[in-house]
Amino acid sequence: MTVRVRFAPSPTGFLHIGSVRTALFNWLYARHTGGTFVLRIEDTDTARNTEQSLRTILDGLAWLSLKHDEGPYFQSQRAEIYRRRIQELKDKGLAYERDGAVRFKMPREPVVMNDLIAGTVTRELTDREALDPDFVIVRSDGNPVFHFVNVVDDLEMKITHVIRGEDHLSNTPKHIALFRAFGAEPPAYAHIPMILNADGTKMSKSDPDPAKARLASLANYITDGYVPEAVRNYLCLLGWSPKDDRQVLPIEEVIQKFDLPQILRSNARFDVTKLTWLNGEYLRTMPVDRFIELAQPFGGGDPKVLALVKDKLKLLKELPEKTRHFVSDDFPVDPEAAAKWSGAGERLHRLADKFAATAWEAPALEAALKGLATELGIKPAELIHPCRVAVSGTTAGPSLYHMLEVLGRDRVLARLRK
RNA sequence: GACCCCAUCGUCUAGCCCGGUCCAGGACAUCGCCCUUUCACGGCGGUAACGCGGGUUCGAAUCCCGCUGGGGUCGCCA
Repeated sequence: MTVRVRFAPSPTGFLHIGSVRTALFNWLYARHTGGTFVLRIEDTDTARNTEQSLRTILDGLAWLSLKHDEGPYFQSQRAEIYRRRIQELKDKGLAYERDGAVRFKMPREPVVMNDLIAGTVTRELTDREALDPDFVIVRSDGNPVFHFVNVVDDLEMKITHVIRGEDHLSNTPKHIALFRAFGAEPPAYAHIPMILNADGTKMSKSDPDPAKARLASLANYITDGYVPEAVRNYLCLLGWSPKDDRQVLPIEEVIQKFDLPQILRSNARFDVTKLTWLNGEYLRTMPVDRFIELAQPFGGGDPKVLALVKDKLKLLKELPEKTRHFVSDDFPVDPEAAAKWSGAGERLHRLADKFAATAWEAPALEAALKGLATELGIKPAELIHPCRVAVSGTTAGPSLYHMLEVLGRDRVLARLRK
């Protein structure tokens, strides 16, 4: 049997980070099994801003390099199929109209599910369901509802494994009942646990706390300057483990090792601090060319400057502040650092004079600075630190001599003499 | 209210299926030290967990039950 999985987001205008992980796990399973990854847009109900919303989904998946093999299919274009399937249920006497809506006759017995992750789950009816187990499959306005179209599409698209969030586990009996009503075997199910906020609450784009709301959306990570490989890597580690002690994993290896039964059953909290650490790891170890490519949306810059600051970043959005003094004389100066070295003006003038007669390369600059320190009978550090502050405004940064080299003679001399 | 899922350091997890090798391993975070022209990086070390109560067993993080706690679902939302 060839595996067919799908990611079926609804175009709400943003991509939830939890949905992204669901997409990732589907994609991983497809790649692992040599199966097909189908993209389906569940746009039955809301017709708001579809163009833009679709783009958000497509761009998000592309950003993470999660390519679909088939689709996207649009539920809004499949009305005829749904109509036919509704008729089929009516003909079989398994659906009936009431109050203008079409309702499905749900079996009264408990449904047993064999979930690939949760195991065997027997679901009894809740007290409310016991009162009336049947549920609406077509609204009185004629539009079919999620439970129905979802099942019809999975059936028509011959989906073999439904990998989705655990919030659907309790709904699964409805889906299984519908498959059976169509005389079909339900697909295998794999319900993956939720991703929660650091405080254990649900991640939501509409969280009253704007910080938490931001974390729920993939767009946030793109604009903050996270590396797609790092986000993807981090998401792999949420609910799945390579079972050795490594955190940084090449995606090829994840594909090879990934499988459904090993997915954890418990919810995970999203730790943005660890993601940020991972991001720094990726930034540091990636080739300079890749870094330059990723830096473009964040202002880009001279490749030599970018190479210099590459290893100092955790987030790409820090780029402008880290490179400001390379492109402009208008950069902020750390007042504390400036105060500490306020008496070094004379020394820096001497240094400027020395540099004026020095070949503009890091090793020569280092030799010149150390030579001056010897002449003055002071430690190199007493030149190094004030020099750094004078040319960059801060005590933190790349190797001084390499920074001077990239900064250029004119800039450096002018700043030392100021 | 009913139903379903879950429960190892603050967080992500290894171990649990196939009880003893676990006074529980790794990573992030945190604290200290080292390295160092700064900041990072890196190295070394520290603090820190089997939710609680019963049971089974010679022996339980590992198996069973209960409790508590967390999450989810019961929509003419998806």
